[in-house]
Amino acid sequence: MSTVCLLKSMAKKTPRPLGEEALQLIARRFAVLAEPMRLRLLHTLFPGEKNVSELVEATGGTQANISRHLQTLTEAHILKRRKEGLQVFYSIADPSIFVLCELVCGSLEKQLEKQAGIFR
Amino acid sequence: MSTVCLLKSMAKKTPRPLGEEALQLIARRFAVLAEPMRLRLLHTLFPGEKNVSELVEATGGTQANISRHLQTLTEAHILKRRKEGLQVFYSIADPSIFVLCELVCGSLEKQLEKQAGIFR
DNA sequence: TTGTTATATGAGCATAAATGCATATAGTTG
DNA sequence: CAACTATATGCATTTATGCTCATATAACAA
Repeated sequence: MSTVCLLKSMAKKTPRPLGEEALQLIARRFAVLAEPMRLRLLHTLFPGEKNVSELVEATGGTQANISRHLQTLTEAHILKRRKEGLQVFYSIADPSIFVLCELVCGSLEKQLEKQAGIFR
Repeated sequence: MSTVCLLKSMAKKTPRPLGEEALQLIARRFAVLAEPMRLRLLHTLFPGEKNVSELVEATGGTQANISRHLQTLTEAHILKRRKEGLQVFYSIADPSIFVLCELVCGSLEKQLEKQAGIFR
């Protein structure tokens, strides 16, 4: 498996020094992703851009709440905004999100495969 | 760049359905990583296992606080514990952490390279 | 202008989690 | 057994964040 290879080579690298500011930025990025509703929004946006109403419909959240989450994701530069008339369309701006989610899902699946599978 | 290629292919995949339980698990994993001190601990453990005293020394935190963070990381199966006499050694149990951090750092660097560089 | 629709935001409440302090537990030594 | 060391944990406080309700803004239509 090529992933394992990559992982092992990375494990041997001396880590670069990390300042407090950098740590806070990284932590903030993880925090933005640490919300089920925001993950659901991202998941809904995986196939392509949608406007707010569609996202409210798809996720089952309230309009106010969804709007706030979209703001959070946009400020983190994970989503981008496109206004068209009355509607606002959101789409994924940072493609590393795809890999991040795949990575976490894969890791969790491995962790859970000894137990009952709640992934599909 | 091969990463870009990977990203594009992933972007086209239809996302798998995600239940509420799965979303909460994924969110929880991100939340565990959304703490500067926990990131510093992981960073300190990148080269290899260390005991609690060494980690307290390296991170500058209090013993109580570090112990709690280590517990959080261990419960998330990100770290593993090895007891040897009076001392407890921690090390990274889930190698996907390396890739995860690299990915986030890379994404942030890109985002910040238009501004002042606080990474090194 | 007024009205209507889509989206954003301010205020207050509730919950979760980080921290510090003190103390408990486990392992070791004498 | 008592004394000492390394690590863990209970409790109280503070801070951060999500959620809801109501209202504001912006774009369009008549």
